[in-house]
Amino acid sequence: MPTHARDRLLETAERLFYTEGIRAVGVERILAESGVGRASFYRHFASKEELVLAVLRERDERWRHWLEESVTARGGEPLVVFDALAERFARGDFRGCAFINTMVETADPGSAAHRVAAEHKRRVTSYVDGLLAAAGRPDHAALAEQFILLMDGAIVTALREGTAEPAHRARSVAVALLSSPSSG
Amino acid sequence: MPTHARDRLLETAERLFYTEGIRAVGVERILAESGVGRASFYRHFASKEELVLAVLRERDERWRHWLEESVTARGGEPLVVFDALAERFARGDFRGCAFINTMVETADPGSAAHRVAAEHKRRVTSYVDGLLAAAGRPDHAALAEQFILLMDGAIVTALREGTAEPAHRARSVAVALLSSPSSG
DNA sequence: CAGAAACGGTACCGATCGGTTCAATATTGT
DNA sequence: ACAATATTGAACCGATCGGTACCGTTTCTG
Repeated sequence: MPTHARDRLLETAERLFYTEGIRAVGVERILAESGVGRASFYRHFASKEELVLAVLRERDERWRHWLEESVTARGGEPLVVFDALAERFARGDFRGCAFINTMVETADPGSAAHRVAAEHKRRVTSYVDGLLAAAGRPDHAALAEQFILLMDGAIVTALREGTAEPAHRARSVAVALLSSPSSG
Repeated sequence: MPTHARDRLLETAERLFYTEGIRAVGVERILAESGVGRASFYRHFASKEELVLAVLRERDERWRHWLEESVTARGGEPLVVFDALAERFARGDFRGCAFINTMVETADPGSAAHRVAAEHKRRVTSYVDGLLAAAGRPDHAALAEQFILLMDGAIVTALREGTAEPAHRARSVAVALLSSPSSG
């Protein structure tokens, strides 16, 4: 457990927001589970909204770092992103994509949370684009957007079915996509 | 505007739940916008949760009916489901899939709302499976699940990007999938 | 060791949550 | 026309929401 109150707040909030949803978790709950006093909370974050943004920004960094590590460890071929997803889906605490969930919970497309979530996807797309370019695909830009669509489809499907199988399903589609004449 | 209080409640709740989220819309709001009295509400629905379930069940029926009509009007080939989606995405009030959104908002996978949402996807999958079978695909079952994954991916992508383009993106992936040797 | 900074706990704020109850009114079927 | 039914509106309930102010204590730092 981190020593500083701010770190404990971020850690507790990230866990609760992800597993139960942002709206579903009140400040009271975060204080109780983190052991941080009410005054300390508002000394570190101007509002719950600010905490939400801090959590999302940190998760964006960590998630992309995890993906890059996982892909590299698997050899760096574009298709292994789906193997990385499968590993993620198999975790007991898997609850979908925190950024998709945020966009769903935050109806307003102009809100800061929505923008952070959109920015996250842009960065992941950029990374996958790099993988496809490194693999020698001349159509890497278009393929990257299709890969992200497949990844997001796999994520929401895994959330619904509760298994890791959608990752393999998406991977098989990606294989067909990569071997398709119109994309080679 | 429907005459009966129950119909007005369902209509108002469906609109508000879809555009702003289930948790974000209180009973107060639904009463104000529907013009229904508080007592009448609880005479027709035992709780807000019951209203949510009724709304989801009705939307399930209506959405699948719309899809079937739209696909039939386009000739009935499996690929036209993505053209139907594109039409949906272009509507100004598009806010993703109400059932995906419900699963995201309702963390508990055992909740009634979660089960209704899962059942909806099962029915849509079954319909798409029928389209693929009618098109003479021997691998229609596996293809249907991949189609649904593509559709869900397109939906969340359209929610993020705010355009109808993801429908075309998913369709191009489906084209590659259908022409792939491993699936023919 | 002393002063400053950070801290946890509590009482409190107005607003809203989902839900109950009761009275007055409108609509309906016979 | 009359009685039964369905309706709206408002008062009220305990609980919780996000947020503020204050107090006494711990912890770090010079």
